[in-house]
Formats: sequence, structure tokens, C-alpha cells
Amino acid sequence: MSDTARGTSRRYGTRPTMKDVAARAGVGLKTVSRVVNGEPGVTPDTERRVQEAITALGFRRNDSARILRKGRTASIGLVLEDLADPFYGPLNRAVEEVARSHGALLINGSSAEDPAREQELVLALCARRVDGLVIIPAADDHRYLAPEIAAGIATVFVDRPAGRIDADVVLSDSFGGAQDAVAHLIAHGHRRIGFIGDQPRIHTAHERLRGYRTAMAAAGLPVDESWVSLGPTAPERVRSAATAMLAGPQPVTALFAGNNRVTVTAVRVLAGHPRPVALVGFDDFELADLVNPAITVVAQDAARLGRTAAKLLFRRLDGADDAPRRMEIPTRLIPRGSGEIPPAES
Amino acid sequence: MSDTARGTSRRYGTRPTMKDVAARAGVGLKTVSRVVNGEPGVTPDTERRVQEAITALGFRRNDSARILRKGRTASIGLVLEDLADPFYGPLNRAVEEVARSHGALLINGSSAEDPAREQELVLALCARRVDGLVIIPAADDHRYLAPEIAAGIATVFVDRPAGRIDADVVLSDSFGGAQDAVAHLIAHGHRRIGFIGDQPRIHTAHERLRGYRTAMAAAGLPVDESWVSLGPTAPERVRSAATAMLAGPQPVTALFAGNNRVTVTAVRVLAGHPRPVALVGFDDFELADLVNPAITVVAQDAARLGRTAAKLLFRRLDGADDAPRRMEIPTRLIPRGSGEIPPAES
DNA sequence: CTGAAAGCGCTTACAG
DNA sequence: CTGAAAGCGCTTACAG
Repeated sequence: MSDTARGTSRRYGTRPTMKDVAARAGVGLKTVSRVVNGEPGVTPDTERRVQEAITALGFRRNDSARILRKGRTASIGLVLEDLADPFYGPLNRAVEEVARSHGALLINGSSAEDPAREQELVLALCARRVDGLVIIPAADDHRYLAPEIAAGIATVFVDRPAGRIDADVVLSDSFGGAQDAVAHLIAHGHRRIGFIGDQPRIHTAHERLRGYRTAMAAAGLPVDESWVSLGPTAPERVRSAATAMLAGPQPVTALFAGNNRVTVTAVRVLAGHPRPVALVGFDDFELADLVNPAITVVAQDAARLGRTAAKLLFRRLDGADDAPRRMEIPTRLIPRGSGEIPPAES
Repeated sequence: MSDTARGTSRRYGTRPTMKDVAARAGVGLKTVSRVVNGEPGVTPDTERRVQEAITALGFRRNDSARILRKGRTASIGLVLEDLADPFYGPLNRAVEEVARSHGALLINGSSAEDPAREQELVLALCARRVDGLVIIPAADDHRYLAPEIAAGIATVFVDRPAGRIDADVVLSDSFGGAQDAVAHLIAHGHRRIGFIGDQPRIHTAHERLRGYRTAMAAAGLPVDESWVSLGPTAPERVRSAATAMLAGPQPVTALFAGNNRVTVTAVRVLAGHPRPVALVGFDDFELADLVNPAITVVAQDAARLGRTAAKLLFRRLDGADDAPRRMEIPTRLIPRGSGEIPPAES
């Protein structure tokens, strides 16, 4: 490789090292290290000479080398489903803030809800020797992580529990939140309530369905299986599920949407529906109060979910080695209008 | 440090190394390296013995050591304003996808719109020797980066140009998009149009204001300075700015909102306003078509912004060393209703 | 207060 | 096909 035409070499290794600084300042390597790291025991005059050499050469400590020697990388990994999903934004930010307060950097990645991709990403992070991992799992078998955890990589799962290993997990109260949502609709007079949720292999979808059934049963209401639809949250699938529930002689008079993607499509379907239909969605979203009627939701505290998980992670890194914990973050029902619509006369 | 009660040591350095694998397999270090990296020239039998040792010991290559020796870290940094802002989600994801396709990991951080924090974060990433940086700048002076760029850290700015250094940048066409928005309102009969934007030191805010003024001038319309308000996008500030413009004997009949945070607050203000007021917002958002009236916007392609920047970054890493480029991504006006409301009679 | 030597866990360059 | 030696750029442990 040769230097470029513009004179700025892209070659790595072209940078000055502590050795170069030491030579220029006429001191030993260890003295440079002391100055760079602000360690005591350096004469003001020596320090000044070293600082001058650092500035003159444009030296910046290579943390890759430091990391290798020190053991800790001061970085953590966050694996979530999709960096573009607004639900994960506040969670991502909260994890970042906690990492930052501990002097750690955040390496980020999307699993795209693909177990193989999750594993590939997680193991790449382990190879980088991140100190810890926060994982929103896509896979349902995490035995591949057991050796890494045993080797010291702290791991906290968020939003869904780990599969087939015992690990820390921070969850929203999906079961309780779903119960609240459905009980709310029942309290407003509904007896035929539809549930459209995510794929049943996803823990939260399963829990929300369980909350739905429990609330219906608690009110002595039967559940017609045509009122329940679990599957991918792609708009076409949700649209046809909703349309089917709203058709026929005994249509549902209310819908409970299992997450924000479902809610959005449900709003679109209901906007074109002749009769008013009540709607409660799981997950809040920014403009829920601007739509007409405003959307009643079960809000999760995504930032708190992230903050709690990250704090637990750093507690582990500080040596806490009690048994894996399961923490639940409460949800909150926010009535805004759509969930208070009474049943249409049939 | 001692092992924990649960028997899994959190101690680092407890992991097997290639040396351990070599010893167990009864081969040399280099042979292990060959097997781990899939290099040719190893007898099937030798390879099998090494693989067995790897499995038995739970060996995983330490990429920190590899990085130190190889020079490249196979990681890039992305510094943006706020990981929780939905505008950056698709951009973040797009950068990640490009990084992934090049085998690189993504280190992420928020500047919180604070120049000092941006610099701190960027320099931390440089110390980690990321191969490249994608930066949505908060600072307006990036001379601190010049030595790093000269030392080989490829850098591409996005959304706003670098300050006081010559560097690659990928922008949305804020000027053209703003012109389109205001021309659209003028075409629908408006003559008194308000503009509420972000702080003027932010490049995009400045460009959008310029587009507003140019469109007004092109139509021969005067601009009363009480129709223009730039500042923080906090709801209170935007609310009072909008309220002021809508009051008095000669209120504006239309608003152009400079970004999505402004738009959201504007929608709330207009919902409580007695007369209908037209609105066009810069930036699209998910539920813009669910609000009544649906919101007319100038949409940016955030994913394309991110993809373009990341691709340019990797082209630099592959050795492209032509002069820094400025690339502009077009915007698109999406009429949905709010921007087509005619002026209220005064 | 200062510095030479050894080592973190790999890869590179080379020799057999 | 295989491996011993040197080195990436730091920090650690130690001696002066």
C-alpha cells in the first residue's frame, strides 16, 4: 500500500504510539502511560514534555491494545428486533444512558426477528468480548449462550424471557395489561371482543392472549375462536383478520390489538367501517391522542424497561451473583376515547 | 477475586486461548489459528483434533487480540442526536444493514444535540479505532476531527454538513423541500404563511427557512417577520409561537412546520383552533394519514440517507480518495388534506 | 520520580 | 502440512 494522492494515508499503523511519544519526549514508555492515564508520580516538567510530544504527534491512545491488556472492553451489546421500530427507540436510548454513566460504549444490532441472525450477532459480540449483553430475543433456544455466560459475559434479556437457559429477564406485565384492556372493554358493555396479536411463539403475544382469555372468563363470557387471530403483524394479515371478525351476523363490537403495529392497521380498517367499533391497543404511540377518536392504549414504559435491564446488567458486572431474576414492569391503561365506545346495536 | 458461589466465575481471563487449544490438541499455535480461521493446509485429521479441543474447552476467538494485530476493527461508529427519535430509526437501521453486509459491527451513540458530548463520543470511538464514522453533527466546529481523519478514520456526515473542515456529507434537500411546501400552500391560495422551525444554528433549519423565503419571494409575497419563529422544538415554545401567529387581526392562514416535532405540536394547536388553518410539515410520520385532516408533508427518505452515507463510508474504506463529496437526497411532497385547506375568510 | 521487561491473545513472516 | 519467533500497542509487576 502506498500513501494516497491527497497525502493522507488511509493505512492503519501509521499512527503514533506511546513508543513514538516516549522517544520524542526523551522518556520511558511507562512515563507516557502515566501521563496519558493521569496517574500520579510525574514531575510537572516531565509531564509538560510528554504533553508536548503528544500534541506534536497527534497521539491518541489505542484502546484496542488497552482492552487486550486490561481484560474489560468497557462496551456492552444490545440486540433487538429492529433498530427502525419506534418502540425500541426509548429502550435503546435508556440502555445507552446507563452504559454511558458507566463509561461503556454501546454496540447495537437488529436480529430482524430471525433466530439465526440473533445467534450470529450475539456470538460476534461475545468474540469482541463485550462485558455484557442486553438481548430482546428472537430465538427460543439460548443454550448457545450458556458457555459465554459461564465465561463471564453478563446477560440480561428484555421484553421476552430467554429460552432453555436460566437468565435475568426484565418484562412488561403483558398478562396484566391485556387483562386490564379487555376488562375495560367489558366494563363498557362489550361481550364479543376480538383479539389480534403477534405470532404465538412470541412470549408477549402468548401472554397477552392469556390475559384476554382470563379477562373474558372472569366475566363469564365465552370466546368464539373466530374472534382470536395470532400471526405476523404485516398489514395485509391484520387487515383480513379484522375484516373477518367485523363481518357476519355476530360481529365483534370491540377489538383488542396486541401491539402497536396491529393497532395502526386496526385504526385504518375501523376508519372505513360503517359501524363504530371500540378499540384498545397494547403499546402507546406518539399521535394516539390526535386520531379521532383518540386511541385508548395499554402503555408500556419502554425506557424503564431498558433502564432496568441495563442497571441490572451493570450490577452483575459489579459482581452481584445471586440467582437470575425476573422483573416485571407494570403497564398503564390510558383511556382516550376509542376504548370507551359502547357496543353498536346489532 | 474468587469464584462465585454459583460456580461460574465472572473473572475475565478465565477463558481458554488458542494456546490452551493447541496444548490440548497437541499441535502448534499456528495450526489452531489456521483451523479457527478456515485457512487451508491442515490435514483433516489434525483439523478434527483441533475442533475437538475447541469444543471441549468452549474456545471462542478473542477478537480484541485479532483486531490489535490486524489493524482493522471491523466496526464503525454512528453518532446521532437521539437514539429515541423515530426519525433516526430507519437511518440507524440502514447504516446497520450496510455495515453488516461488510462484516462490520455498529457502535451507536447520542450526542443529545450537545457539541461537547458529540466530541467526547466521537473521540472515544476514535480511541477504539473504529474504521469509520457516520456523524449527524451537533457541533458546528469539527476541526477536532481533522487529525483522526488524516490518520485514516473515514468520516461521513449526514443530515447536516461538517463545520470548518472539508468532509463527505449526505443531505436531504431541505431548501428544495421547503420551497415545494410553501409553493404548495401558495398554490392553494395562501398569502400569509407562518414558518416554525428549529434553532437557526442547525443547518437544516436554516435551509428550510431559506426555502420558505425563496418561495414567498418567487410568488411576490411579503414576509412579515412575526410569521417566522425559529427556536427549540419543545412543545411549549412551538405552541406559543403558533398561537401568536394565529392571533391578531391579520393571522396566518397556513403554517409550515420545520420538522416532525414541530408538526405534532402544530396539529394539537390547530385541533383547538376555531378556524381551519392549512398545515404542511417537514418530515413524514407513521400516522400522518390517520389524523383528521390527514397531514400533508414533505417526506425525507431517512433510510436512503443512511444507506447512502454508509455506502460512501465503505467506499472510502476501500480506498476511494477523491475529494470530499456533497450528496443531496430529494424530498417528496405528499398531499393528504391538511395542506390543501383553502385560506379561511378573514 | 522513572523505566526495562514481560505479557494480554492473537496474526504475520518465515523456515522447515 | 506444520510450527517457533516476533510483534500489534498497550498495562502490570517490579526494580532502581
